[in-house]
Amino acid sequence: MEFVEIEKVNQEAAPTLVDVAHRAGVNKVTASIVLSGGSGNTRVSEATRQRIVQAAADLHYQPNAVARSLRNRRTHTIGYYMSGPLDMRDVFLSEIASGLQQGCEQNRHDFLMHGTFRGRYTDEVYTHLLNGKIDGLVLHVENDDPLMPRLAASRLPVIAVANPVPDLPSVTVDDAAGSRLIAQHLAGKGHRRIMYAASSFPLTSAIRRHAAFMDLVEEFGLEVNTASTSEPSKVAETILQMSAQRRPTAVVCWNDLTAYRLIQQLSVLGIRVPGDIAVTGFDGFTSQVPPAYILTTVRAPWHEVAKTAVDLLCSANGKQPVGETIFPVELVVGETT
Amino acid sequence: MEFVEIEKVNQEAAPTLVDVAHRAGVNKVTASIVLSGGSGNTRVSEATRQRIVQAAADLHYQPNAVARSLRNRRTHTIGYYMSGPLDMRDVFLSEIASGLQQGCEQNRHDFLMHGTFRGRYTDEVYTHLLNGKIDGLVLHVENDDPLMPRLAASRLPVIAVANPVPDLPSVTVDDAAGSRLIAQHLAGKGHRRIMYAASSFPLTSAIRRHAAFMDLVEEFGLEVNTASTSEPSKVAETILQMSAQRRPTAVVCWNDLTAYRLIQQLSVLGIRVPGDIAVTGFDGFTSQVPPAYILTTVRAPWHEVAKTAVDLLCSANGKQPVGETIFPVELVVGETT
DNA sequence: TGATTTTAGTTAATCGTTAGGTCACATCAA
DNA sequence: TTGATGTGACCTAACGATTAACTAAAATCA
Repeated sequence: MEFVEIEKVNQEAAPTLVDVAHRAGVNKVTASIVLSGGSGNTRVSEATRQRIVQAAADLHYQPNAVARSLRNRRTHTIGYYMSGPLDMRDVFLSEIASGLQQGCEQNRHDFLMHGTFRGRYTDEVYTHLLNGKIDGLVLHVENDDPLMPRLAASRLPVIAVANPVPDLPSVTVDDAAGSRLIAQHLAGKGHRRIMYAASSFPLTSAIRRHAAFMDLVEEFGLEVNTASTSEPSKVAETILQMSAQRRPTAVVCWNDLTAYRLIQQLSVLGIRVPGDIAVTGFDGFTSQVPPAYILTTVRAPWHEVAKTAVDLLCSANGKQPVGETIFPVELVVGETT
Repeated sequence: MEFVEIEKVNQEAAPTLVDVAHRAGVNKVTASIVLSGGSGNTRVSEATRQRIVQAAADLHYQPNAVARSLRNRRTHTIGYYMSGPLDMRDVFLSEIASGLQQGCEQNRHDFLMHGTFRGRYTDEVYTHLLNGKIDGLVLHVENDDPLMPRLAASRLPVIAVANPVPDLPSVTVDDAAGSRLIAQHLAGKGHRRIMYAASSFPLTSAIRRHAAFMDLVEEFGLEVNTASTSEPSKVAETILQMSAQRRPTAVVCWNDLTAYRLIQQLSVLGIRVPGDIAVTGFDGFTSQVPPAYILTTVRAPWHEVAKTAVDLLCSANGKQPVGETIFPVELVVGETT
């Protein structure tokens, strides 16, 4: 790989306010007032104003955002921190990121994705997040993230998405309602013996889904067996080893990805979906690549959720939104039940 | 939605270097040297050093990245600008974004996604990109972006991904080689009458694919008909209206998304793929949601492409990489040919 | 005519960090 | 004793933009 010195036309340093002011024959403050509509008590005559604007245009002056941020203590940037590996190719992250990005755009903020800080220490991550580069932070974390207590105590406005965090405002979806929709749907289809494939990640939202589902056992006359693992291949094998009488007629997966993978494992083992067993998910992802089948699932508006998180951070404007904002979900009846 | 004043523990302003220095009884410069390993010619005794470190820990001091950036003229942030609607849910953008993000993480930079500036004027966008918030910019643009000449002449190190831009360094894939792979594959399968669904976007990469394909007509004895539109439904209809003798036996689409949509349209019209007609794509996306079929396509390593763009920007370090870095591609034989 | 208001700017300070110069004191060789 | 060298630390001046406070002239009014 070759490199060369940048040979660009305008090699001199970028023009600053001082340069503009000098060219217009005024003080830099006057130029500042004119060019950024400053709120000082400085008045400027029309003639001077025009001279300054002209000078700025001549020099191709660009206000320096960093200097502004230092002075104004606002960066017009929203940060996104996620615990765990951050890979935009993941459907879930794509949904969240798209919402965050659009939220930022509408609020005229930039969107800064912090790295995942793989292998770095809590202190280092904390320092990085609080270094003043962002005006607010969207958190996308699991329950036990060691950073949370410190972030909650920091000056930085923060908001959690997808998974709620104690003592922090958050934007989530109605997990309990989703579980009810699934239970209702399955019961309506005559299912009674059900296996629940719960999440192995420490996620309040996943716990809620499971808890809510278990709460409905009586109401819908279900017999629910929670899988001891969420690993699709293990779940599939467990099912295979069950006797016909004990075998569940439906598996409720805590999310779509688990459901998709489970269905694949089941098909490997010769168990047909929905012929032999029904499977449901939770998330409601759509795909640009044509899907092999439509999963029966609960559609959660993740894009909206993320966008709202940004809206709240931006409109809070130095204050902090409170409590949990919960989005409704809807049932998607697909081909897997 | 409710809002409250932030009631956080540490409500006072963030501690600065001055606070730390004051607590340690030294000058702020001394503190700076100790805490950020500054390269000034200031020497510090071990005792003083420890006092400063202790003071910083006591106050939970965080260096201010904005102030640092202003002083050092480096933000450790890479920007991403894309012309056109930016939606992370798009498979292609996900691939690019994931590569950029990982590249940034490895180079210990932050990743800043500028909005798409929908409806804003060139001047405003230009100003926004050159405001000093980023050390380098990854461009993902179509051929006619009015911003390009100005960016090329600016001081900001830039690099194009996916689609090359004249006079700018870029990271792309071997479009011509991809077309050859497709031509070879189809010819090997006995196809002679082929329709090419070219891109309607002004993209050099798409033009190259098409041109390269046309160059191979003689070598492989093909008879190629380029569709007058890239709109899948129109292409499908055109095919339907052709007589059996003139109808192509294969459609080569300039990218995967076109291929997927075309296949869907064809199936609506009762034309089977690959039974009645073969279809190929270009990109090689994979999907977390189980796909209905595997497309015969050319796999382009978009993730690597994007990551490399960031690597080049970061390692250039004030210099500018030159020329076009071209990644090899490979044929994926799927179920559509 | 003198006092007051309006207009049109300027000066100095600030944000937090850092490069470069300065300065006092100690040590050591000639 | 003197000059050279080293040590420990301080101080000033940026980086670029913004704001509050101040000044000086012109315009208005009593």
